[in-house]
Amino acid sequence: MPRGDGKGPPGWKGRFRGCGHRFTIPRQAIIETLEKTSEHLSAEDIYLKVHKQYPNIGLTTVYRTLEVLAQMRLVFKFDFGDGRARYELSHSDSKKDHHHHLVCTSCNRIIDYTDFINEEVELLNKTEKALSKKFNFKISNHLIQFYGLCEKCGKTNREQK
Amino acid sequence: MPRGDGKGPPGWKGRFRGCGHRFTIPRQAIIETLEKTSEHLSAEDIYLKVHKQYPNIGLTTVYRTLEVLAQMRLVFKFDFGDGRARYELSHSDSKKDHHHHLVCTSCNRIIDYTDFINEEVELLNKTEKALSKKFNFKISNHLIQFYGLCEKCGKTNREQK
DNA sequence: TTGATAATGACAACCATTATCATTAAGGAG
DNA sequence: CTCCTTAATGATAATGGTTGTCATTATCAA
Repeated sequence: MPRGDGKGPPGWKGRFRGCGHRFTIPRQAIIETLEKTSEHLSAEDIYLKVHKQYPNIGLTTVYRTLEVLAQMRLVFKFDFGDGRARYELSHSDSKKDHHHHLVCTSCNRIIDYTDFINEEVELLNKTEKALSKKFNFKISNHLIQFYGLCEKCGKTNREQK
Repeated sequence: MPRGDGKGPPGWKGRFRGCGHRFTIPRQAIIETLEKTSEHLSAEDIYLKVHKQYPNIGLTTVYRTLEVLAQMRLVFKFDFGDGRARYELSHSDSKKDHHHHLVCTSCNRIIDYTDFINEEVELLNKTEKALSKKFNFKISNHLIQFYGLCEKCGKTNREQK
């Protein structure tokens, strides 16, 4: 009978151990925070949330854990142009599993969309395969984002600023 | 008989003036640098190149000019994950006009590709239109990037690091 | 239980980018 | 062509997200 990690979906500990990493309280807390949210949290956002329950977990640890998770491809690191990185669990119950982003260049609101995702991914896979061959590139990831003005900002402003 | 700006393709001065900006020597020098290169220059890269011919043009001015150009949508600002922004003229003779990027996550090499661009753009336009309507979003730009290991890094390393 | 060592946390350092402000110069008015 | 308003510049300091350092702690295999 397989067991989980005590908390959260099973397998986290195993994944860490499988990569030669230890599964610690801070790491567990950070993952739980990521699992609970549907937002696009920055390192500091995560730190503040984690800090409420575990006041002695430091910001540095958050950065380091996110780096490890990104390296293990369990989280994605995004740049939405507001000067800080934002992180998302690759697979999360609180998020549609595969989505892309609409970024408002004025207020920095992020909208997740899943429309056309299948078509996009299909084309992406095809492209990926061809590019891999042509450039001898081991492609492991892709990014699609649309930029523009959200409903609210589009009404008030004519241009970006 | 229409005249240009003395240097470079005609219209730069007009474009600046059209947006209420002045067309200065530093701005001209920065644009010329962008026009000449086929690389993906950072602000400092540009500064160093410009600095050779005009030693009194400062880094701050480079940043400010790039901001203005980006705002006028004449340059694109990219984040390839190496901690500094990189800039590309929207339309340049030294670059294929529309291309996307392959980013090596190990050595940070950037490869421009134009393969499948038409199909990608076609799908993107379709998606763009539908998303605009659905989310009341004025989409003005998009970004597609593939991440992975380039030929050289794929040989030496099994993973990112 | 123990021991090797990965992980942590407080703090300092880093560095790309931005703000400040006195000075310069673009370019329209006359 | 000259003057004048004001945008643009450049030197410098400040900002702020992220990373490095290092002594201490805690994980987990043996």
